[in-house]
Amino acid sequence: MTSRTPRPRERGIPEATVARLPVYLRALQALQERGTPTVSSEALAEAAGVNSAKLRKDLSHLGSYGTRGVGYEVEHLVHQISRELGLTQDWAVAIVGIGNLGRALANYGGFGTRGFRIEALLDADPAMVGQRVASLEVGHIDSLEEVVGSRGVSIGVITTPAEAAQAVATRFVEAGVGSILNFAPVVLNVPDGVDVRKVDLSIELQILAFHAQRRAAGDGQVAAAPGLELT
Amino acid sequence: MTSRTPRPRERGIPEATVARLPVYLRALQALQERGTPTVSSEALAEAAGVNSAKLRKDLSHLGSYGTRGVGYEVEHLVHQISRELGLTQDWAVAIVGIGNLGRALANYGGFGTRGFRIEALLDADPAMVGQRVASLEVGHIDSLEEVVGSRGVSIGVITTPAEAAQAVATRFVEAGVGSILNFAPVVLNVPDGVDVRKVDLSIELQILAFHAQRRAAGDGQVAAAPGLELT
DNA sequence: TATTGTGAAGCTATTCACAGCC
DNA sequence: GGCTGTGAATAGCTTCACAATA
Repeated sequence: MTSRTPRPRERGIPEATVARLPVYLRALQALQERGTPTVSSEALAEAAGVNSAKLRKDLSHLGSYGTRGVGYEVEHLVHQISRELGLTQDWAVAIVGIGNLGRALANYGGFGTRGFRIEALLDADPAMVGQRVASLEVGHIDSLEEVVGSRGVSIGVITTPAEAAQAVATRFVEAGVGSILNFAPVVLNVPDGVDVRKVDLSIELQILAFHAQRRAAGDGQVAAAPGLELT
Repeated sequence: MTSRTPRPRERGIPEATVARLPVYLRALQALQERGTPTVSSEALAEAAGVNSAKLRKDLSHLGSYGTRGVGYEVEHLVHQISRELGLTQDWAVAIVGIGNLGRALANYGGFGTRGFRIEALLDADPAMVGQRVASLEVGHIDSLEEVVGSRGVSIGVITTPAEAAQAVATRFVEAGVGSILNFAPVVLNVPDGVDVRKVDLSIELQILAFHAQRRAAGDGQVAAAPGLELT
């Protein structure tokens, strides 16, 4: 994960907490589906893969929604976290770059059980334009500004090749989009106040490789075969 | 991003630094292609989107590879960072779950300019098995253990539906895979010493929504149209 | 002179441990 | 008695600012 906080923070929830709220929410929704009425910090923490003190401190930033001796009311907490995350409104999303990845995202139905609507798919390739993907017609990138304005897009997703990403980001920003999720392997330059998050496959793999190498070096023997030497 | 450090850290590089090294590496490789021989911390930091003090401290963890008054030799630094990240060897990767996303990853050629080889694509769907994707034949998930063993897979990528992910992770671990990159929206349970990183689209969107809501609330007017109210 | 490498300071996040409350 | 909420302690990360040095 990587983030750029849009402003210093106004009387706010710590960034690290914000990043975990979605995880808690997902665990709570699972409990809700099973009809569980209340949950202890211990049990919820376990489901979310964090320790219970951290969970309690995180939740304390939202307010006092637990009951001592009992735990948290699942339904209520789902609502509070959803509200805090801004999921009680619907955010319009545009995806630019309809290659394999763009298509994968467009088809990915369950965006955290609602909160987001994919409103537009755009691509620069004329051959792509007009095709139907996930029951949307792919538009031409030239219509970006128009689409953002007319459909109230506030979150832009970039799945273009690296070379195109900065230009798309700039156009998004000038069109008024304040939140960008970038899958292209480049550092985007945006003005202050615009929030960019990036998802970068090769970075993740490289971090894994670092730890794997550590492990191999620390062990006496080479545990999980590291593969061919390449000089 | 999210990580689980495999062990406390053995005389090591801070986790936050490790997560940035791939970014520096990418910027350096771009400079290398343009034939730039040296770069200052200021310039490299700019390209990587961090401040220069942080960059210098990060690099200082690898050793003293700069020259005062001059900067860093690009070639040399590329080599040092690659080595530190374990990219001077080749890591065998298996992808399980060949849906839209699995296919997208399989076709994504430039894995950070080498270091990783996709060795196997596996799926549970018999209709999928035998198809060719990115010049590899999709195998059946039942062959996971055999494939991991015979091809020396040490990094497993999970792009299955949420329901299947934990079972796949467990099989990876039992087969000796110590590094897992998880795209499925679940918290994976793995033994200590196994390194899991997750990439989760809806979490990223939810974090963006949180900040977008903040921004909208802070402004007098609603800047970038937030979309429809939903109760 | 220009730029690195790094102690020291400041900030953020995590964990502990227990008082407070149901 | 059981579990939350939270101050205090600790650990980790970032930034400052400047001495060291090619």
